[in-house]
Amino acid sequence: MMTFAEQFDRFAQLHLPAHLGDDAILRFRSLARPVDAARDVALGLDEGSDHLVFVSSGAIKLVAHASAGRNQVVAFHFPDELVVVPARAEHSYTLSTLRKSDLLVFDYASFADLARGDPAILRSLLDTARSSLSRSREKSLTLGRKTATERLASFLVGMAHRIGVEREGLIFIDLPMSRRDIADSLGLTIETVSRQFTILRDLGIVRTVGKSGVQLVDLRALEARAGYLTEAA
Amino acid sequence: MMTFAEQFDRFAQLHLPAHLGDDAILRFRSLARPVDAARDVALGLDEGSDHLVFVSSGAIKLVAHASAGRNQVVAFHFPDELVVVPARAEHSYTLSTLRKSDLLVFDYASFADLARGDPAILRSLLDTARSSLSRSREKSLTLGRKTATERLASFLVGMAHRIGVEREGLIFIDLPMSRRDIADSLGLTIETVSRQFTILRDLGIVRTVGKSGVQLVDLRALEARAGYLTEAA
DNA sequence: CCGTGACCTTGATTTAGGTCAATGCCGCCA
DNA sequence: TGGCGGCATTGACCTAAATCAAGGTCACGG
Repeated sequence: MMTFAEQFDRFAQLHLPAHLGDDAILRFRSLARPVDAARDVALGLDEGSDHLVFVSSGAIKLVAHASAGRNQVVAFHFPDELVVVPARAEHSYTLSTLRKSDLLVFDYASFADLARGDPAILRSLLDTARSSLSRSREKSLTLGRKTATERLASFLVGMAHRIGVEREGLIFIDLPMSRRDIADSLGLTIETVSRQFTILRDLGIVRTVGKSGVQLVDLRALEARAGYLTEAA
Repeated sequence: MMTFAEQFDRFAQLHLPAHLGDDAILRFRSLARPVDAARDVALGLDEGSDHLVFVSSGAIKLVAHASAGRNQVVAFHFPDELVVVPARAEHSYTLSTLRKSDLLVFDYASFADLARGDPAILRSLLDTARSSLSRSREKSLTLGRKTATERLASFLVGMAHRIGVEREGLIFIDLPMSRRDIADSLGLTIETVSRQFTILRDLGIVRTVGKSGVQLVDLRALEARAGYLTEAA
């Protein structure tokens, strides 16, 4: 568990410009609501407005909800990342922790209002939005046009980049999310995700360690199965 | 066909702040490359960098490409809208016209560089990115968790909001995209899209007029079939 | 106004992934 | 350190949508 000061300092260092005056910093600080949540907790955000959430520690998922209890994980986020959580529209969105997490929650409108005259902060928000947009578009391609194997392969390659660590020359990933979360992110069922893990394991491309550990034995082979475009158009 | 001056004025009015000095306006103007393209033309953008495209007239699609010739329409855009076109990454993106269109193309980096000190322009870019992000997230839910009928219903409701016109109390949509484009947007095949149109027509919810016209006879019923969340969580 | 080709619709059949149903295993806590 | 509960895996079967295969029709050019 991090202190509020530690969390806010980290946030300010990454997402606020260095030159910002003390009074301005204090105004942002007073907007930040620290949330220290256990594993698998849904944040109770006001659904009537947008929020901005900074992940100090842990890992979270942003989930969109359709009728009949169907959920789609729209994004996973990891430490040092900033997430825009939309207000309820035709569908509603919830943010939940995957592990014990420290978060800073801002009301988007208030934050944007404070930032409205500061180009550096706006650029930082724009970068955040653009990288979320990129990932979301990649996800559209995955959900709309890829097979189950390709989805899992793409997912693992993406996670390798974001939270993978090198160990004895191989990439190791400690997945913070359950099979259900992976399924809800890839538009599949948990059974299908499990079967795809088995296939990749039997091919010798990955090795699983307990429920959450994955060793990427052959990253090239995994990428080849991810359905990426290989040649120039 | 619009003149460059008409196009740029419209762009400036919608996406640049009113107070901008003449010299600054001229700098943006010199970045704008006008493209007057016929129907069904893929813009030849440099895949090595991001672009910003303003739609002056017509309609366009942003398409992501996977291996084996599979395409996913990531977004449709209509007049007065600004689109961020990403550089090639794991997948490549192309922008194509759906009808004869007038467009203004900017190199993203150059544009952002000119805008870097101006909060009003940055806010406008941020708004553009946020609304694309919202639509992209909604699309993830559609692609990941909805049935074919729900996908088409969601699509038609969305198009009704964006390009529908009221006529004799009913909403009429003149769809600029083909069944193939709709299929590529919804992660379905053209046959399935066609069958879903037939179902909605047989139910008396929509009426089709030629190949591109759609009358929404019963918007409520259409929304009810779109899989939207109906109750509070 | 008519012909033609592209696009759309409809039907028959196949299949990837979903659903249903056990069984197995990890990891947490006593 | 052993038992228990929730998560993951595996297997049998089913179904929504894909694929394969004709037709039909719209809209544009002559």
